[in-house]
Amino acid sequence: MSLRHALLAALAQGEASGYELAKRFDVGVANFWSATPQQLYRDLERLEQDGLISARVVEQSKRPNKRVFTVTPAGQEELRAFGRRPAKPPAMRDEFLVKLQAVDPDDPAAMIAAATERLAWSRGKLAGYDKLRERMLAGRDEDEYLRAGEQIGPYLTLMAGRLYEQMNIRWATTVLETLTNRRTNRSAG
Amino acid sequence: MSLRHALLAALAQGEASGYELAKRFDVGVANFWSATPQQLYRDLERLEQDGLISARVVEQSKRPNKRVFTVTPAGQEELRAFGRRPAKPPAMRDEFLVKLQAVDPDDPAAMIAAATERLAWSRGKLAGYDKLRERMLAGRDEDEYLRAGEQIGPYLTLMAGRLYEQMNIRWATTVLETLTNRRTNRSAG
DNA sequence: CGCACCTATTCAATTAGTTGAGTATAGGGG
DNA sequence: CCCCTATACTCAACTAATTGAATAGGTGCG
Repeated sequence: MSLRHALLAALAQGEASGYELAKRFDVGVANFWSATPQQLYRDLERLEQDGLISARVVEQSKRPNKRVFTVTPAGQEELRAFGRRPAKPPAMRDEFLVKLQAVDPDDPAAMIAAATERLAWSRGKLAGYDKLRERMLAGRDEDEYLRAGEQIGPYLTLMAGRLYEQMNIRWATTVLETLTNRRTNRSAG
Repeated sequence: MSLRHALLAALAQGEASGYELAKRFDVGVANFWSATPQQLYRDLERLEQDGLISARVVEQSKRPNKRVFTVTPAGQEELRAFGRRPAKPPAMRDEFLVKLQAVDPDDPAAMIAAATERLAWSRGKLAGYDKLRERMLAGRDEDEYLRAGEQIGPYLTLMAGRLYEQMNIRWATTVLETLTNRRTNRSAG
């Protein structure tokens, strides 16, 4: 159970409300830890009960009030302790790969559609990451940032996300070509 | 819930027992769908109850008897239907990235250890995939297999796994270099 | 000859995650 | 003025996943 820790890590980058975290989890963090809003609210409450984060109500006139969360010293200690424990191997859940595994080579139409969709999805993700990256780099180049940039953790995880989507784009293109070539060969042969 | 479908897809590659599937899910399929043995046994029972797979007891003299599962025609139809439905976006759970996100640049020792561990893990995974690939290619080259190989679905998913681990190896190396360089600079400055 | 490990599975208990709806306020467009 | 969208949550019901252990015969090793 380390959604708790993913939340602590996200809040370590600056205080946020549940709603804001829900959005962060849909863009940046979503790349390596996915969660629904309901999960976030539930775990935020638990983290507060455990004294790892503290909440503060921010009154807003133009929209509903919100509860903004901050990591407490106890939470920071928990994050450090978490960092020292051995990490579980990464786990993936990718429906598209399950589908592709069982593709019928004689009827690849649905799979070609799915691969096209995946390609578009990855391009969208990458575009989002690229924007974030521009903001972080603020004119510097990557080598320079890696040497002395201030948010090295977030930059390296963003880098992982970018590499992952770049890989996906190249791979999905190969999948698409392979499936269409085979279809052509079949109908021609 | 598509462990059901991951199981159907795995069984579509040939009949297997729960125990054998548990091992497959620890090597090949684990790359895009992870599950514990308990999950497999539970879902195999459900799939059997739903008539999507059928079981056959294989008596063994030198070891405990086992139940070997095969996809039924109804199961094959379900797999095809699944292939036509839109896929959910991929979800990842990577503790290492959570840790790295919150790394303290002044105390990167634990993270350097974790990155080293990850690097070793990815190299191990890749070596396993490479062996599987050699067996599938059986002397042919990749282009040839993509054009006419018999198990195109499994090859393309294996390819995804290999690309993923190759990416991880390169990225983890950068992470390692970045963290150690920064440490050196700090202690030297 | 005894102990650890491998095959093959099952049981029980708990925690995590998903789905779908419901509540309330505010701003903008037609 | 009404509807749609966005903010900011909450509740309830359910399904999936994890953890830890139990069972039971067979093999290999010193």
